[in-house]
Amino acid sequence: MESKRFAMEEVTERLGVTARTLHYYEEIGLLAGVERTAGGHRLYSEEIVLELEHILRLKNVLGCSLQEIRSILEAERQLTEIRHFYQLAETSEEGRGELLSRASELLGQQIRLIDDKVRGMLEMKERFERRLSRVNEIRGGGSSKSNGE
Amino acid sequence: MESKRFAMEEVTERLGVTARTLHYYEEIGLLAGVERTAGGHRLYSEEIVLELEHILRLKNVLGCSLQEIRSILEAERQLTEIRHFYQLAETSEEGRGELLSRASELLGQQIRLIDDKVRGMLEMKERFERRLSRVNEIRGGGSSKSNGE
DNA sequence: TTGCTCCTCACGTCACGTGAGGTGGC
DNA sequence: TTGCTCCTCACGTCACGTGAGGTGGC
Repeated sequence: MESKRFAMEEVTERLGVTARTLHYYEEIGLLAGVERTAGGHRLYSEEIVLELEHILRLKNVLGCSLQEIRSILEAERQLTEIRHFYQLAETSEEGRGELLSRASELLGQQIRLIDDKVRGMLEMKERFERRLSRVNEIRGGGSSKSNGE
Repeated sequence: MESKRFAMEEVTERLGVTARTLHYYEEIGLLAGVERTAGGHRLYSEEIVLELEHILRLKNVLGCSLQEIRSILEAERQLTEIRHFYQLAETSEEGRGELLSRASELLGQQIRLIDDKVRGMLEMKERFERRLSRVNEIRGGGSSKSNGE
């Protein structure tokens, strides 16, 4: 059963990007498997749209470069291959252990990276909050200009 | 009293950027007031280094473009002007109120922006954590088909 | 004087933006 | 057939990277 395909505008509106971005991701080989109509118009499957959402989260939320995203996707494809091998039981016990520990290390790295970014953001937030409360002190407690510091 | 000035290498090492970055920020007018030796080498004051740290936090932590940073710095300069006017009492009560409410609105905007970014990051973190715990389940509870060692 | 830092061009790169000119599709 | 979407070049832009070739400064 063929599932639904989406035209360019449906995808760009859902994802909040321009057509040029999708063209570019295909151009550099970040995105593969995009179908076409007989006339050459692109058709996106639901899976590709989901992959695009993942790519855009990595870019916008974590600030990854497209090169970094390329290797993350590569690693994730290896992980799904691992699951495949694991289920087929074609790998030795030691091989499985190694693959799984590599998987969990990769995920751990991503999580630590996010923790660091969040930490940095919360520090900046505190900076701004301190400044805000200084401003609000002046506004609310309208005691004249002799404000020590 | 002249305070200490820093040469290029001291600044780039402290901030973790290249000389080209500092050249570029001057080139586009983001950074002003950089002094020179008689021979043309740049000298950075402590205040300018602090401003650079601020600029780099906005860029790296919040992901602001240099244009956005330019207007944030502009707004912040207005805030310090506000404090100046406020202390000189050269502004009417209503004028002061307006300036201060603009200041607190600007700061509130920055804080909400950070909150949104943090929220997005924590969502991604949960995504990765769910995947990690799935991997660790397989590793730890060596389930199903192959028996225990 | 030597060695290292720093200078100014100036072209290259990454991730798209922005038309131009032409065709697809309901 | 009309109008709008979509296509492929191809040049522009932002924020630097990266030499080349030359000079400053302890």
